[in-house]
Amino acid sequence: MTTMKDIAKVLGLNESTVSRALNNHPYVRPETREQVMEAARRMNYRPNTLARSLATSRSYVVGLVISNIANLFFAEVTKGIEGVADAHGYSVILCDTGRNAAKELKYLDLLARRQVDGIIFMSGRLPADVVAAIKQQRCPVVTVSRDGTRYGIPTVRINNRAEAAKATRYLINLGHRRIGFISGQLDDAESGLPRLEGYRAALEESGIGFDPDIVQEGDFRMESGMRACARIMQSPPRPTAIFAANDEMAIGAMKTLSQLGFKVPADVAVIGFDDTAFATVVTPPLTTVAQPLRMLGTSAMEMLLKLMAGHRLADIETVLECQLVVRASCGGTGL
Amino acid sequence: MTTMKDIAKVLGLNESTVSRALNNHPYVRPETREQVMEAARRMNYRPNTLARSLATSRSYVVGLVISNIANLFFAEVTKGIEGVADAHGYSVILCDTGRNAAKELKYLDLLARRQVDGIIFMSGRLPADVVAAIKQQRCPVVTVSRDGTRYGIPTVRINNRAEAAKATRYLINLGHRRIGFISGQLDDAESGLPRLEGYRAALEESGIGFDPDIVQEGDFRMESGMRACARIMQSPPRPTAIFAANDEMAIGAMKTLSQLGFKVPADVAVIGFDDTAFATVVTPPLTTVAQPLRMLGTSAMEMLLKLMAGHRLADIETVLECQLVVRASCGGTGL
DNA sequence: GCGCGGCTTGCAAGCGCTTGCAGACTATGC
DNA sequence: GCATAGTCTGCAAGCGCTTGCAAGCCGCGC
Repeated sequence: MTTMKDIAKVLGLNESTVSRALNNHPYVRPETREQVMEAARRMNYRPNTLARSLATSRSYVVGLVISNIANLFFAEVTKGIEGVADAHGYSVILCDTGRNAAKELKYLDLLARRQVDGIIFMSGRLPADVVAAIKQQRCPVVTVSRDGTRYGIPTVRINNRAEAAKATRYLINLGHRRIGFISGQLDDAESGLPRLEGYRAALEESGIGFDPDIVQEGDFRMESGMRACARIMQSPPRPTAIFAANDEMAIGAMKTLSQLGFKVPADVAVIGFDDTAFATVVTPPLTTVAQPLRMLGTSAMEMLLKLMAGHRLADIETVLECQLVVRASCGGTGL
Repeated sequence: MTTMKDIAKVLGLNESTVSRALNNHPYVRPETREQVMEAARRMNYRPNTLARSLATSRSYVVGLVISNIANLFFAEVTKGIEGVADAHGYSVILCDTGRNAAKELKYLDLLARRQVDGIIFMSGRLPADVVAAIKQQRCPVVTVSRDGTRYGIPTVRINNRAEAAKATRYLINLGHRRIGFISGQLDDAESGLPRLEGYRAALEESGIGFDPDIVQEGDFRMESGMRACARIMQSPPRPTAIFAANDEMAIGAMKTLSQLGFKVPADVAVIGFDDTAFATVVTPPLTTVAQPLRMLGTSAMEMLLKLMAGHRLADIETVLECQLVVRASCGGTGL
């Protein structure tokens, strides 16, 4: 490998001059710079980022701590992050935790050793020890779709409560009065519980009673949606619509409905949440509230860039709007 | 940040002794080691990986160059890679190319600057300039699901031709004689063309003629599967089965079939390829040849580990078996 | 003709860690 | 009691790059 020293030697210059030429420092004679550039090209020089980082204490690496990269939801967000990171000269180290708090801690430590300039954290429920580990990092950390804000950690998220209410209102406007709800885990304070609250709030604002028989707890996976739907459908009067707290459970519900002989949307309307790629694949295509997944990633990375640049954030929290994507699973288009 | 020098100073030792104690070098007096360990703990010492890497010229980082992380196929493989990488102390830098050759080159260069110890390459079609860039890397590179072998690049892959024949034979054994085929891009020498060849070979070994009217080229995306299926179904005699070169196109075909009023599998059987999460989500669940996605990743990383350790590979190519996963989209279970 | 300020370059120290070499010290065997 | 072979530790150089400081150079204005 050719180093700056090699170039310097060849040109009879000092290493520091070569460095300045390469980093277009102002005070370098144009001809000198050209010589250096030319030699670098000719000798196939590649700066050693490690050495540079050691000297400058900037690594231009960020860590991404994530629950599960094989999950479409996280994968989309990751795509957004990687895109803007790269556009700004940052590389991203991928840390897949499997939602395991011990691994989260381990990765946080690892990233610190690797001298990353920033961390995007999108895994698990932020237990106390993880929060502590995050706060004592010497580099900025931003969480996405977590309730980091309550611990003073910059966060980008959506308003789960409001968006769930939006979806529920859509069904109500379509004329539905008896609407089943399949929730996520209710001990999940970020997206599990708030979506239920939004559902409930929308019902109440329309004077529709809340019937616990037709809200069932799931775990965000398809099978749980199937089971929940089965339970919901056996609570007369029969619901005419089902709102599931994510797409996979909505799809599970659709499966169960079809097994029970119900047509979607003719007999019962189904609406999901997230708008991952699953929504378009299923038949009928799923109406769902679309999380701006990609943008969740880009916003988080942009936030992190600001922090790494030493700026204070105008607002510690960025809340992104979702959009209701109307496909076929609820029939009409409503208002 | 506390450094080795700090620890050394506190204990009245030399930095080098501290280093040896921390790296459990044999010749360190047990009490000394214990002192050092204790001080390190107390002072909250975290080794600076950058500095270590610079000194040892081992970064314990690998680069992953990938077409699109938001694609389930790649995301699964990535999960496999990250898992074994982490288990062996390696971190992975994620490089999403969007199948853009210029970006592939850019990332290859970037990774070299970052002094990665190895690269897993899983993007694009390996044009000449990319191959050249790969070969002149100073670190080992392995490709996955690419025809790197022809350029002497270690590769892990499946036997697309044989697996496609397997799927076709399954349909034949089910009694189908007129089987439509939706291919990927035929200029894709890795998975596009070979799957068509396998289809054709299986037909011919059963004495079934190859009818170009019922093989249509798609692009591995759902919409192309829909269009291709429409064309296929209007070539009498009407096919009783359709084999799509991946799951997304198979799902597209199922959509079209249902629009045309055909029942799957009663009227026409559908089989896919890959077994991404889509296959289970769709109704009826898709019978498909399951690529060992996770294992593609783990094998690739294991191969890379061997290479990075300086071992010669027994075989430059690892070929993994697929498994036919029978769900409902082809009806019966066949032989 | 002299001083001053702005360019341009070199010198050297430093980022935090590793490692070959050598010296000191200990235990062992004869 | 001494040589020898191990143990243990320190010294110093080095990984490849950056950067503050100083020195040399130039042209300019007075």
